Amino acid sequence: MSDTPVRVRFAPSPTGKLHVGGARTAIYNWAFARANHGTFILRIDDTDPERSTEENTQIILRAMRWLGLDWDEGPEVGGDFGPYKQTERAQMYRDAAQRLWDEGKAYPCFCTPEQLAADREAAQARKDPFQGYQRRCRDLDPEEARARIAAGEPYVLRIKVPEDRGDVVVRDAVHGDVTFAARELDDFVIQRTDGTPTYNFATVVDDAAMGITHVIRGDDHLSNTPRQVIVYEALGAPVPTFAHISMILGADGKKLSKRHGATNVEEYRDAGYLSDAFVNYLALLGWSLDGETTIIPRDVLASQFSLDHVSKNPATFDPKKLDWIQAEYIRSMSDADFADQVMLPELHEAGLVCDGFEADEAWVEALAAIVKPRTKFPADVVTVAAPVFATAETLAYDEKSVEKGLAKEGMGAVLDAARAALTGVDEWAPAAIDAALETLPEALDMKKRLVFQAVRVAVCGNMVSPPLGETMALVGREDCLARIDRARGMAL
RNA sequence: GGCCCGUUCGUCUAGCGGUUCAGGACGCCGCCCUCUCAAGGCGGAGAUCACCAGUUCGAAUCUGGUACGGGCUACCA
Repeated sequence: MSDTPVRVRFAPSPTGKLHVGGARTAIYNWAFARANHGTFILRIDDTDPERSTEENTQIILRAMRWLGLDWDEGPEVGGDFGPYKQTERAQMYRDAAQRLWDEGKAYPCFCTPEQLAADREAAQARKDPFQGYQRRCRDLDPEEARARIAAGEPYVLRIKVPEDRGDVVVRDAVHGDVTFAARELDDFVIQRTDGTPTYNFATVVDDAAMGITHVIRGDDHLSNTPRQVIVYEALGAPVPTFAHISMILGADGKKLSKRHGATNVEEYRDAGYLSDAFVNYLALLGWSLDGETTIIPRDVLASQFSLDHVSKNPATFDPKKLDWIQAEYIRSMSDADFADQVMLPELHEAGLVCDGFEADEAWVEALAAIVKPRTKFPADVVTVAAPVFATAETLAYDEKSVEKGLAKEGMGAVLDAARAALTGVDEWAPAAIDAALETLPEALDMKKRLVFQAVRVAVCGNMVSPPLGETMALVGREDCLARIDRARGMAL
């Protein structure tokens, strides 16, 4: 298409934490920039002093970093088009508005809110389809305007939509060309009475000044785009390509909100989601690589993302699929990576291990091998691995499990036989342990399942555990035998 | 009120006029593996492509309308 380097931006308002929907918009912008070897800019749109806070700004930056969405220009990294916070660009908006005024592309309006409301009601009453601003002050004599301003009368600045401006066609990469009739355009406010810019003016001034080539944002802005196009034209700036993406809904089809569960990004971080998995899921919500692939690692996203595979319709957030992708990312890690990145941190945090025990790499990896397939979230690690880290004295026995698997007629004999068989194992390793246990069912003339269950409860304290051979190998012979001895008292 | 957008299995989507009585993934169900739990393997159910007209030899794909959902229409962003 165009040869000009791609420049995109994500411009959140720090009126709250980073929301799932905002995160997806950020991901699309980031991926589009990366895939096109362009520049990804982060700008803080904090023009609303009432609701914007520095704390929220920090939270948003932190969430962006967690998501791995590095920005090339913006807060903390700088850039040639700064500042990157709207509150610090106030003068630029005033200058831009003044320029338009000087050039006759904007004009002061003295209409009071009451006047405006009355005009609107009148328009409604006569069933005028156009209920916007009636352009009362558009042709005010400049001298008179100057006099009223000098007299201290409050005024706003409105854009002057050119008389001969025809229909506005918004070029949108997702929706195609969207046409807005010229008669729908009204001379909207660009600068308020207090001198601050309105959103539709400030973003355009910024996007134009920052050389943004593609505006990728929520489709709640689509209807405002023709207004913004008028501003670009008044400013004499090239109009960027737009890409309006749909919003994210909850399971009930309503806009995603707290009612549907977690809505802000850091809640997912805290719940243990891998940021790669989270980004993968969000990227897929409204975009597809080829319709077939669901696991799309970050580097693939960063090289293959394209706007023409973004879907137009709203997407429902599905926690189940997110969880599946999360599990898929954990599964695809090597045992060593899983140990380093997920298991060990978790074990340390739970206080199950002392420093330095990682020294036995083979042991750690063997543990990772049995824990990993049973882990969907980091917190699962502790549950699965706890029995391994217990001792014969500290092992907790699950009451139900003991009742069902151990406290039954004949189980005492099973433990005795198991103890004898395990004592005779030459090399304490999974295969040998399994081999020793395999002989028991026939010797005792019992179902294999019952025999293994009794040993399982004795050694792990629970009817659910990783396979016995692997587990017992990690626990060690001495401790296993001690556990069996302790459990012997509960068996009949 | 006006304008704009959207509508393919429960969910995310593929599909850009014929090769599709619609493909993949999640979820669901069943079977296999199996010492329990996971993981894994195999298979199945599930969509008259919102509806109605039209264009065409032929439409999920093009056009018009209707319905439903959403957005904008602020000196909010």
